[in-house]
Amino acid sequence: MKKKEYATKQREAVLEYMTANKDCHFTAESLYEYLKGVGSPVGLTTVYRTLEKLVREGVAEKCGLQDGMPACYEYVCGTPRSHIVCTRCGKIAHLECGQIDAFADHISDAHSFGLDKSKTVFYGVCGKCR
Amino acid sequence: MKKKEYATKQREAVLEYMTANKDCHFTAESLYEYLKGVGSPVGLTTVYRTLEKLVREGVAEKCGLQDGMPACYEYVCGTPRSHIVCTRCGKIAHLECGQIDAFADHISDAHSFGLDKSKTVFYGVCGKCR
DNA sequence: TTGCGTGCAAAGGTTTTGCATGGCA
DNA sequence: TGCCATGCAAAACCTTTGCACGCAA
Repeated sequence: MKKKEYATKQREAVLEYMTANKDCHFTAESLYEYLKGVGSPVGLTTVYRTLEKLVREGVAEKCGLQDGMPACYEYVCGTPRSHIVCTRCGKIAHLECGQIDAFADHISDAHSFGLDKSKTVFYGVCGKCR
Repeated sequence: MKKKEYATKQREAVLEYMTANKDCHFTAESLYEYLKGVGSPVGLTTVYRTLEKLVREGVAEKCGLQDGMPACYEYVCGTPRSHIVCTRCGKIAHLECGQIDAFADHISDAHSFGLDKSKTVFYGVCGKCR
């Protein structure tokens, strides 16, 4: 049977931030700092554990790991989107592209590999940087 | 002016392994263990520093970072190739695909983003796992 | 009251850095 | 001899875990 679950201040604070910043990417650390700043401090451990749980629940998504950088999280809204990250300035953005589905289909058919669009990260150089 | 550079046993040992295993992915740790095993031990720090230098020189490539996993390296031979990694079994493979260039061109034209094929990692589920 | 959630401190794993020593040219 | 390379130990860094306490239901 499913485990009981409590609604706590901390979880609310995390969810509130995420729903208010739907298209933003953030790290556990930055969320921790933010919550401390607005007077709703949540322990870093709890931030990690809450985000982990939200990922399991499908509410949040862990993504866009740049080399040595900390993991990024974001609120899940709508259909899964791939990320593009600029290797020069580090910016992370969503890739909204119709072509990607066709490409995914090709990968699936010709290379028997089921692409996970939301986990896939495209690296390159963004418009500003080149 | 360019810095002087020495040819050392350690660098040779690393290069020898890499050229003998051109299509393999390996971690700093596994290379360290391998070299110890074949009687050419190289300190882990040196392995990291040598690989870092080889990456700067364009001889090696750092790639396919799975979440909490250590970084993978591989010998660079020929044209840059993207990697596909199976999120279920963790296997890393090269993606040899003609379509990818067309896709990269589209990303460049329509989204003004210069895709770096060799850095990009496609996540998904491999043929065996699904 | 029950037991999940929290938060501190400590440990974990990977990678980097400091520093004295070693070895190539 | 000059000075880059090495390797040990220690630090840095992000993340997870242990454990006692707090708090929602």
